[in-house]
Order: sequence, then structure tokens, then C-alpha cells
Amino acid sequence: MLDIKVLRENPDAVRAGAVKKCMPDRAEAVDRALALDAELRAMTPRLDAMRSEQKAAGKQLGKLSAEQRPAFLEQQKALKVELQAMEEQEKQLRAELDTQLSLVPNIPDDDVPAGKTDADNVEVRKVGTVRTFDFQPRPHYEIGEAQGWLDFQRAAEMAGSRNYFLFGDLALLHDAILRFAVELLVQRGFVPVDPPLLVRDAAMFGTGFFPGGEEQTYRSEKDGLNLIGTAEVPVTSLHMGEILDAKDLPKKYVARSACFRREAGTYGKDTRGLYRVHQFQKVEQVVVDVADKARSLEHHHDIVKNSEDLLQACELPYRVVAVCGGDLGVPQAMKYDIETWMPSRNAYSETHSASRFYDYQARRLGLRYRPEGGKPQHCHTLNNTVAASPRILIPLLENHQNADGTVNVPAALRPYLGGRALLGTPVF
RNA sequence: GGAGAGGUGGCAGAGUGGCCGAUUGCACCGCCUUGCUAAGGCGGCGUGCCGGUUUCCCGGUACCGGGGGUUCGAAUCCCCCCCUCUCCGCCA
Repeated sequence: MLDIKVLRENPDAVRAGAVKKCMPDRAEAVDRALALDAELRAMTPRLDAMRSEQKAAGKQLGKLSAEQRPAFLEQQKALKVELQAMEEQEKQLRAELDTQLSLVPNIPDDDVPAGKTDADNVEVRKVGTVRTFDFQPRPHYEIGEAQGWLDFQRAAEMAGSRNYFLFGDLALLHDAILRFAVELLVQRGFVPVDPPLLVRDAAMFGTGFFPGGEEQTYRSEKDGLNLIGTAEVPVTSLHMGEILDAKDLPKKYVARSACFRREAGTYGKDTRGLYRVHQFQKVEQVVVDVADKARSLEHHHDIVKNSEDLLQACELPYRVVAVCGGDLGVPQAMKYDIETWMPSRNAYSETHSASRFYDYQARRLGLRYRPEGGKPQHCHTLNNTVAASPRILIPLLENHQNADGTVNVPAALRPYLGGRALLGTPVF
């Protein structure tokens, strides 16, 4: 969440930010928060004075004679009743303020393009050449089903739609790309993590997914736990409530985890194939560092580059887009998506998402650090996909397919496939 | 799942109704003493909020796992929840 001081000092910028994100209802939360804050601040001096009085009176009590005591106690009881009423009011105001403040979206940065939907995202650069086929290329699901690598039918029968079975070489390729992703980041100094997949609400709230993302989340009501939609949640929350030492920053983590998404409200969209599924594996990079905008920008650049390097190593054409205001989530200040070329969609489609938050998540998480000789401050956080599979299998299969249904393995992935350069047998 | 013990400031560890925002030790910072690969003395050393001064601070208030209750007054008593540890049971 934002610092209430930012709302006080620059309410227009905060409101404008919510509008840029196409969240007019959230803009109203700014005014509600400010009204509650003003009310709370008006009553605080009085409240503190009453507490002070009660405290001082308590200390006098012992010195009073037996005759003086009853009258004094009566007086204190009256004060107590008044105090309790006011404290009750304060508690409610504070809870309501927290609610409203948590609804206020992070302010989109100046480099966020205006726009409403992903159609308004702005291309930053395009890398690689889209292959020209001398045969009719097939969609990944046709190749996969012909090779016996994919089974959507049986998966749907036992688990519902948007589920899948991967078999054989495709199951191996799936694991290969994920392992490659982890190793690439480990080489670059990221600490590998295997995080919890079921988390408490505090982690969902702290990373900004709640409130708002409840419909996208699988939840075990019995245990009060949520299945993560991304390792960003447990990893960014790792140090919640802590005050880190500045000399231990930045913290860079790379986590491989299963991810679960309900995909509510997407019925009829991307129904074929591996594009939109309820469960997948993802390697995610998370950076926690000091509150310095320049450093955040550097990290953002670096984590995008990490993912670009992976795509280049996999010989996949892609483009980087700056996500527009309306397509930005509540907690992000700025986001780049990387879209990889998918022949069956005849389009670049999202495979990566790199966000910077400044201190928005850290404030919700109580994640702070102590600068050299200074007071604790909230950290800056960032994250980006390194590889999400099976979605990344779509461009891998489709861009590297041969006319006979076999698939070439990019050199970078061969070490994870026993050195093999070709997957599958001729099926077409 | 059952029984028990415990959660206090960076760490260790006192405190069982007001004298406690909290003894003490370690760690850390400053000064002093002294000198040689160290020791001793003195002082300082949590976080949030409100206000003042305005960036050195000062005053008030809250915080002893979280929430509620009893009380004029709670770290301290009661209830609920979370976490850690020990033992028993069950299961992989």
C-alpha cells in the first residue's frame, strides 16, 4: 500500500494514478482514506491526553487516604467509560482506514503508457526473426497429440477443463526448460528457493493479490490457506515483518514452483491447448533491495534481460512491451511483458511479466531494512518470470517443428535432454 | 488427533497487577583510560503514531506472538487464535 503521507501530500497524483489504471472506484478510496485519516488525527490528541490522565491518576491512587479513595475511583470509572467509547471509535476508524488504504492502487510510473487493455500496450523492442515455414506449420496441440505427448481429453474427464497430461519427451522438455531457467539464474547469483505452495492470507494480502484476487485463487477454507498463483507470493513474503540489514541487500531469489489459477471469467477464451491452464510450473525471479528508485530501475532492466537471454538461448522470437495503465494490476508501478511468437496464434503472446513495485508490497508486508546509521525504511521489490511451462512449450514446439511432426531442440536445452537434438518420431 | 512446556527489545535472559518500555549479560555506537594484537571505565543504543521544533532533537501516546475480556490500572489474571519445543497416537 501507499504511505498515508503520500495521500495527504499529493492526493491528486494518487487519484490520477487510479484513473490511469482504469480503476475509478479505487480512486474513491483515496478520498475515503483521507477523510478517515483526518477524523482519526482530530481525535488523537484528545485520546492521548485522556490516556495520559488515566496513567497519572493511577499513580496517585496509592497515596490517597481511605476516605479519599471512593470518590477518586468514581471519577476514574467515569473516565474509563469515556475512554473506552473513544477507543472503540478509534479502533473502528483505524480498521476502516486500513481497508480503504489497502484498496488504493500503487501510482503508475511516468513511463507507463496510457491505455485501457493489453491492445494498448506499447512495443519497446522486437528481437529475433519470425520463421517462414515451407510447409503448413501445426499448432502445438496437434503435434503433441500426434506424438502421444498430450492428453486433454482424459485430463478434462478427471480434473475438468484447462487441465492436461504431458507424456514422454514433452514431459522431459517441460522439465528441461525449467531446469535451464533455474540454472541460468543461479549462475547470475540468484539463490534457488523451493517455497510453500499453500500460504496464509497475510502473504496474499501483502503481495497485493488480496483484496481483489480472491476469485482467481484456489483456497482451502478448512485450513484458511491459499494455493499460490505464483512463487512471487511466498518469496516476496519471505522476510515479512523483518528489518533487514542494508548490507544483506539486495536479496535475489529464483524459485521454481507449481502455480494454480482458477481462471474464473475466462470461459471460452484460449480454450485449446496449453495456453491457459489451471496448473503450471513456473520459475520466478524476485528481487528485494533498498528504497532507491534508480536501483529499482536497474533491477527491472536486469530481470527483463535475464528472461530475454533465456528466450534467445531457446532461439525464440519475442517482443518486449510496456504494459499500459489499464492493463496494470493494483500493486504495480510499472510492468514489462515479454511476448513470445506463437505461430498457431499468429501473434506474440505473453510468456513473461516483469513488475516493479517500489515499496508498495513491502509496506503491506512490513518488509523493511535499516540503512547505514538510519531509521528503518520499506524495501523495494520486483519480480519477473524466467520460464512458465507448459505455456513456453507452445513456442518451443511450434517454432521448432519440422514438417514430419518432429521437433528440434535448441542447443541450450540439449544438456537437459541427454544431449538429444530432436524429439519425437515422424508422424505426419 | 491427545497431553505438556513456552513465545519479552539484534541475540541471550529477568520480570507474575501500579515503582516496567521493561533488570542484567552479549553484540553494536561514542568518549575516556591504557597500550599492543586485548582489557577496563563512563555514556548511548527498539518501533509506530500525534504534536512541537524542524531536519540535532523535545513532549505525549501505543506496542512484551495476534485478538478479545477483567480492572481505576495488565508484559503480569481470564478466553480464543497463531507459532515453537517435548512426549503419545496415527499416517506416508
